[in-house]
Amino acid sequence: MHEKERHRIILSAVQDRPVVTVVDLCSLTGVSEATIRRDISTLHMQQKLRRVRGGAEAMSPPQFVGLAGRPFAVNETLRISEKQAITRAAVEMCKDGDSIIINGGTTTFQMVHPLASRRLQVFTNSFPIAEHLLNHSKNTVTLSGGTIYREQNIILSPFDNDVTRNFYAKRMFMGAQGMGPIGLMEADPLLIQAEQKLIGQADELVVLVDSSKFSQRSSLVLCPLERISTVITDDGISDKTAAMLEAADVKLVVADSGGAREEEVAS
Amino acid sequence: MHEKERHRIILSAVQDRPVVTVVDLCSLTGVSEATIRRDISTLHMQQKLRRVRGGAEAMSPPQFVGLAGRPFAVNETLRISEKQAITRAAVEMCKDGDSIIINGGTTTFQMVHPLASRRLQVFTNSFPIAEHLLNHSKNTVTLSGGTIYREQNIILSPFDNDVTRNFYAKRMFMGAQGMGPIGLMEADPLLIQAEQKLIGQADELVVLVDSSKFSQRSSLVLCPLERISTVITDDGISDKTAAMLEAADVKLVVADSGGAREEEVAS
DNA sequence: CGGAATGATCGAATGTGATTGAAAATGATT
DNA sequence: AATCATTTTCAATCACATTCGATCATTCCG
Repeated sequence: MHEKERHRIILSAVQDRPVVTVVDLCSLTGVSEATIRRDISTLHMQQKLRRVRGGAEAMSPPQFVGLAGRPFAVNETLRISEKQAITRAAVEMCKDGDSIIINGGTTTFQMVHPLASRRLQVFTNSFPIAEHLLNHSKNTVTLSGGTIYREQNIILSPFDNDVTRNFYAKRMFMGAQGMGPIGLMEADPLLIQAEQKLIGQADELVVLVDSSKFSQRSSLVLCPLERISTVITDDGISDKTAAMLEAADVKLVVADSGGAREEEVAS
Repeated sequence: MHEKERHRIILSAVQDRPVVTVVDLCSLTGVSEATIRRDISTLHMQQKLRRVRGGAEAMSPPQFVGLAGRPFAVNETLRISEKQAITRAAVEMCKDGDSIIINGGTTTFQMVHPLASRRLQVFTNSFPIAEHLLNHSKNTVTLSGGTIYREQNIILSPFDNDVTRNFYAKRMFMGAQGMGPIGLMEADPLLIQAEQKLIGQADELVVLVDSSKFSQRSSLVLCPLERISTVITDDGISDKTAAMLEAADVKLVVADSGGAREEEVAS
């Protein structure tokens, strides 16, 4: 067995379990403990894993509250005041008792805060949104079934026959990676899949995008502009973009993020 | 048991209750008190938890999360050591990579702690179980779709066509309100409905009941004893009850909550 | 043949469990 | 309320087991 081959096996084993022991890796690869130790040393130096007594663990030992518990940790603080204004406007579109669908994402997640004092029927494919609404509000929460994808923080089922098809709402709210004349764009194929499933289960499609998203482009087109009922964004939107939306018969809502803010539109 | 695994389990356990005792953690991990104390010391130094006399508590002091976040708060502390022994035995039935179904309930919820250091495919209809596994373990979590019922803390869909039907597992684990010659009994119609849906999606049906449940009776019969593959209980079970189970061809596992360790029958 | 990788061995270092006496909490009595 | 006895928990220590790192012999392969 070659060194590279062992390294592959070791790294793969380390991913599957919180911690692998030297003995485990021995029986897995059929080499001696000394060799495994040397391999672990090497991989440790390469920052490919962390060496612990008795074996090795994956590089980013899932910080127990870090990523999973507080999802979107990195994205969450970006353009926070705009997102808050946008999501507040979004929630204000609804009245108590309404049925709405919230697609997972960093922007839509912000809706949980204005929703805290409301009582709606909320359907979502986002575990963090469900978690938050359940713990901090009295809204009725309905969840789509399926496997939880940690990275994207959404619940996705490979099957088409889940409860999603049995839920119909007045509005569906979603974010996006970017938006242009071609339509709504997303970067992650998995998110596309999740969104495709939900679109069509609501009368109106409401898209929440801060104004920076109008200059973002992405590889995957989710749907054309015409499919969108309403776009909620902040006051950073350009006249040209507004005209584009109007041409596609999209209702535009500009949420005032409070005070005057510096324009930060990248070229 | 490895240091890292123990730490994971300890941190997992410390989340559910305001405080975990050293003895609890002993029975949960199967190591000596001295080791637990050393672990708590280490984790305390790492600011992962706070050391208190008799055990440890979570870093973020019990917020007002109380009821909403920890729905089982009242039931959860009842017969805790028995439940821990039982759930530990239950998890030991599984090996990494197995597919299992965990039905919601206060007893089955305790499985999350021994599961913290494992890597399984877990299907559940319990939101708290999913929440905990997602935040404190590397298990793959699949959720049944539907509306979250706060009181029972389960996800239930009125439709029969959800993902549940697409998931098949080697074992299904469930608790119960009571157990007698007639069969397995439950008090809440909603729980019956949830359980009926899951039974049949697994090869073996494993029932987790502490010995007090054998004297409990309830109005709703979920299924006859013959349907059950295995019953895991504590050493408070009477000979008569054991004979009853044997007559119904149910495998009985008695988890020792006290001194002697359970024999490990490796494959 | 020669260099590199591997396996084996052994002393050192570290983790673990049990024991014991000190410290702290509990509760019972005055 | 204060004191004392009992129980529980803690920290220190020692013996034992596991793991590590270094060294050296062996094997593999060009």
